[in-house]
Amino acid sequence: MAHDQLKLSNQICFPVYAASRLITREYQPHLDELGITYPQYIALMVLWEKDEISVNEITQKLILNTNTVTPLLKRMELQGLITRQRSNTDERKVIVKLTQKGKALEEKAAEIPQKLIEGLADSNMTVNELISLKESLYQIINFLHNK
Amino acid sequence: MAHDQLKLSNQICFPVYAASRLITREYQPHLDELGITYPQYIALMVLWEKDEISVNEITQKLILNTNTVTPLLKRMELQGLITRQRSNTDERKVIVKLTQKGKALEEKAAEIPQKLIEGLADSNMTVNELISLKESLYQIINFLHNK
DNA sequence: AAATAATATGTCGCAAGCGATATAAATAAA
DNA sequence: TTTATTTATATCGCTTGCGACATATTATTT
Repeated sequence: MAHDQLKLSNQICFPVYAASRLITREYQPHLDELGITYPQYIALMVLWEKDEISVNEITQKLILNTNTVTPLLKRMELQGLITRQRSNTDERKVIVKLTQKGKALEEKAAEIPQKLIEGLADSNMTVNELISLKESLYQIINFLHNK
Repeated sequence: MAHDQLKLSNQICFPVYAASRLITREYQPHLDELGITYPQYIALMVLWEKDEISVNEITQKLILNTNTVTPLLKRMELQGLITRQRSNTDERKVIVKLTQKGKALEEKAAEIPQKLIEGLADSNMTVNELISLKESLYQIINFLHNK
């Protein structure tokens, strides 16, 4: 190995990438009970926070492109979680709205964050470490997102 | 919004997930010059560190499953970056070996980490923050991976 | 008003990622 | 030495994620 900077352990990207997948795996059994995937879960979180928003607002919040979000929303529509309807005031926009089924999921989903934290309880991570971790990640996200 | 714990900003998973995608996007232009993707890049990093290893060793290092790694390696074989060959001593194993082309890429790739750090220079992240971030992530990774 | 640019959403093709499952070889147990 | 179990790799089907590109609507310019 001629280049130490190419060691996996010296990279910042790899631990972020690996942690992301491992944490998503932790969500999976809980999300399975709701019959949704992780991207569907965070899309629902956006809608639970503010209903009847455009596709574009969702892509902004999730930092995803329309070519990812549109098919995602279509699958959610097929599952009966949301409706998609062209805006009357601006025909370019599509307004996404929660159905009763989509709204009802919020109550069940509300228990998931607590379960996740319990799952991390034995990891020796302090609350302060987790807060600091989140702040560092948002610093990177905000910087790269507005670049 | 009846449940604050369901706010996107209160989650630990979302910033990890978003940061992972944004950082990978930063790599993309540099990796494009080498004609490889990010997962191919980290697979090569493993091989540059130790050549002629089994598929299983690669899945362990990358924390991925064989159903992800096998197709990844097949694409890399098609590109002439590696060879895949059944082990003589244990016919279950497939040994992955860098080709000259795969080895040659290391020199070009060696410049990428520096470029990435330069790209983050204006983010106001200190070196200590980055080190602390990496440590926290590995704490989560090690915990979840060995769970 | 006509032409141009910007905005919003969408399709297509491809590479990941992974659950479920299959197959073959090596190892352990009977 | 059969039989059962473990290990290693692979296939299939599905959802993501994204670059390249297409289409329609709105806003701006000429």
